[in-house]
Amino acid sequence: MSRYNPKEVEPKWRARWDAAGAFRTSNDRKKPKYFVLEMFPYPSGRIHIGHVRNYAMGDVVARYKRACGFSVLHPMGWDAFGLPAENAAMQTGKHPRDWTLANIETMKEQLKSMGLALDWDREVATCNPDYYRWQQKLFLDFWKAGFVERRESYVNWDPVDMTVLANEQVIDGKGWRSGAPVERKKLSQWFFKITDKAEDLLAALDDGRLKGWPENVRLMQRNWIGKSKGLRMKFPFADGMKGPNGEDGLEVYTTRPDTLFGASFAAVAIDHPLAAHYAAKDKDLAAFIADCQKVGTSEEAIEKAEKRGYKLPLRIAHPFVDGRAFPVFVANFVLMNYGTGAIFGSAGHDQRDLDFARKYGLEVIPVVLPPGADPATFRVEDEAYVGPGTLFNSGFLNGLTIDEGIAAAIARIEEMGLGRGATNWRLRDWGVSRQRYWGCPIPAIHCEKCGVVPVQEKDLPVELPEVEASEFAIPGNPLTRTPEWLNVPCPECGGPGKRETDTMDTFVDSSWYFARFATRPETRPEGPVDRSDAGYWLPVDQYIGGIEHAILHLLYARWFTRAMKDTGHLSVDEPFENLFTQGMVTHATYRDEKGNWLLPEDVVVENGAARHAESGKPVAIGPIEKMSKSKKNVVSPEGIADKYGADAARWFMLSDSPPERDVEWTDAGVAGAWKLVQRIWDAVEPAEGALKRHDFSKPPAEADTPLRRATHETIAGVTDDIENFRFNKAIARIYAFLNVLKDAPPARREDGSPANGPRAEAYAQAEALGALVRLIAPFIPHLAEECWERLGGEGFVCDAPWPKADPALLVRSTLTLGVQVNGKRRAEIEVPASADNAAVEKAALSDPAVARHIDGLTLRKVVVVPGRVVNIVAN
RNA sequence: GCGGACGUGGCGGAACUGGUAGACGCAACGGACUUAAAAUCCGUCGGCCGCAAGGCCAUGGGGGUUCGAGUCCCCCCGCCCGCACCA
Repeated sequence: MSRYNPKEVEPKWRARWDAAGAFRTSNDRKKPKYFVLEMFPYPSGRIHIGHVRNYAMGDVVARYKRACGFSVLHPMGWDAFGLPAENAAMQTGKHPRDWTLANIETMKEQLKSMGLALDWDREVATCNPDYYRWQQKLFLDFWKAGFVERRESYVNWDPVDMTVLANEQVIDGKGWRSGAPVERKKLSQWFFKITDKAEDLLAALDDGRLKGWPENVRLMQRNWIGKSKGLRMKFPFADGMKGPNGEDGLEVYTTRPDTLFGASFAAVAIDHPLAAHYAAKDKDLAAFIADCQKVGTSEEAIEKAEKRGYKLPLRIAHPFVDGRAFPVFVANFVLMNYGTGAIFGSAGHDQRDLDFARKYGLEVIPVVLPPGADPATFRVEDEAYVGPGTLFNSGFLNGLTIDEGIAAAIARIEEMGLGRGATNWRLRDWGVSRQRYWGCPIPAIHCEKCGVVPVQEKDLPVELPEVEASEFAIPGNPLTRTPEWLNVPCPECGGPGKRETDTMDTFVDSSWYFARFATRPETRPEGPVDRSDAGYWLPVDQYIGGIEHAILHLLYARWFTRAMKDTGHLSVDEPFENLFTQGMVTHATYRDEKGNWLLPEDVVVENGAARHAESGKPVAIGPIEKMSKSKKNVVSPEGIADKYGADAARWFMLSDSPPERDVEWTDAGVAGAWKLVQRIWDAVEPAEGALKRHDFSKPPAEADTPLRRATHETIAGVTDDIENFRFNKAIARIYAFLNVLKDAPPARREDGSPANGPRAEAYAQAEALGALVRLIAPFIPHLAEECWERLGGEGFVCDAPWPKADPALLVRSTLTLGVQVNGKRRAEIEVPASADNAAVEKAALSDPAVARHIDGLTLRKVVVVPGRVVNIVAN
């Protein structure tokens, strides 16, 4: 027997596939179509093992669907704009474009070495002007359609470097380079008005349009969109006071108007107009606000910050209780962009309100009584009561449930003319402005006379100007320092204008790339997409990517698709018919004595202790985490492929862990996968030409053998597992089948009687091997091709039809059932599959072990679960 | 803090709508082959008691529903992901 050598075999088959154009998607629209797409990678430098997992999964689906007779589109591209390229420019002095393009080249080679069935002809890179010019066209169309708006919004501001920071560049509230505490700064920025479509984005989650999405992702999106019904109402100012612009009260939004009688304070956001008004006269308040501004813009940072407030010299009156009035605070936990930027606090029934009330010595008035509690003794101590109950201490609301109370309170407020029931969204409009060079330029020009005007379509693309690589070491956006690019005539009046220097969020780039893939490059139209091609291929039938994209990317792409439909580019409103979110690849983290992160390849682990491979110095083993460059817990697939081949790496990434769960990378795992590869080759090698010696449409007469049963059960099982994204189980099934194949005795019937001549035996073996090779082909395609050729299969195995299970061989004649006595398993019985419940019960009761356990007891009940188990209840 | 997942042998995991817990793989151990090693093959492999037959315990912890719970419900603990300028 010969050793299987992936180093020779794998490149050989890749070259043959290439030469035959095996994976170039045809424009043949007679076959049913199937568009399978994995989230395209950011070209960070090298492929890591997480990519291998993602793309191996997509490849299994693509190759499987192809075998099932679909015309499959399986393309690849690059999410090529973004911050890391500018960071690299700072560190290495390389231009972001050069760095990115070099990375793409490297990673493309690496991806190719995995043997993915990709149509590389359709490759796109978002940093290519060919791509982003059409994104600029879409931007202009959206602008015309009223989907785009400019408004003020906050950014993280580094006061030392005088530059805008991404959330990622804010570490513990400080600028990553300067170390200075980050401040918030208001800038005029571009927004996509995604909230205008909030209703439909939400509705589609539940009306069946996204039934191919995992429930948890739909739930997360539902919560993110966050539709709430509540009350927008005005609290009149007490003591005859007026607001800064003469208002007579404070407008708040609440989802719990039922708790109005428990109100003991109100609070406004630090950027609320009222706060600004008083801060103008009150230095301490101004200082308080400035202090609160020294926290990042991320919701997490705001929510985690200690709850703090500043009392305004202003009180508001309770709408229902004459003479009751309470204070108004400026508070850091109130968000300006939710509701009205002002709340009332009902401390008994909201934890944040309660914490705040305790801190500032405010009254806590419980108004919801838990079921069964005594109103005389019920107290709220450290924990707000947010459960169901009936209202008390609440005047006209007393005795009502929460829902009744909400309705009654809204009705009364509306009657009094103080407010109206209102729907509020948590979802905010999408701020797409980034004050950075390496992104798609926003096609707008600022003119002193005409204001902000769109670039004319004939002038697209607005290409990024050449700038020196050294520019990136200087804080701020290089685009603002490039006068020859910056200064252009106004397209409307011809007077002096300046280009918009903001570029687009890279999420814009990834919101429509799937549509760009629909057309072959040589027939791409003068436009973002070809309607006919997109109409044929979209929606994506199967989208696969990380769970970390569950909200932002997937929501933005859903909105973008709708916006493209509205502007006449597409005819669907949901881009992704089926979604699969795969888990991440994790690895232990390592740090040396000085706390520096170490690569796994530089660390030796023995008996649970780690040391540096070269110096031998001790290494601390940290928690198992998502692989990330910053913590260096990354594994390069190249070393793996070098040692074991791409097939083994693919096999390991798909075996063991369920695809939706995180998987920890281990060296032992790949070695095991490599053993499997060799095992399959060993089984196939001696059977040279076996497929040529049989007519598989005509099984021999005595055809019911254990091996044939196993073959057909495996075909049925693996098919079902692939359809349901249970690759780990498909693989376990293949192992089990190999065990049967290895031990396959001269073929016998199920009852053990020798039934077959050598011809039938050979038939069963050949059939088993032929099925095996086609079943493994989606997982380990190189080995499968080599085996297929060896067995004498026709053409490429990647073009061979998927094997079909013979239903007659899937039926069992006897069943093995467990027998329980009082829920504990005591025996096992074998019964004919046709036995009825009475016969099964009789067989169970007559089993000696069962008889022993029920001896002396009175039989109460016998539960027979057909095909499963018998439970005898006796005492 | 808010939202979403997850927790089963030494390890990754399997167990279909509540029905025989531990499939399959890895590691480990014992043996065969070999001058030796690698590779390969055969066997053992949740814990405890027992010569055995068999019994008891066991799915993060505690309670509940049920003839029957890894699976459903309540409480608690732990870990991971996302939180709008990372992609």
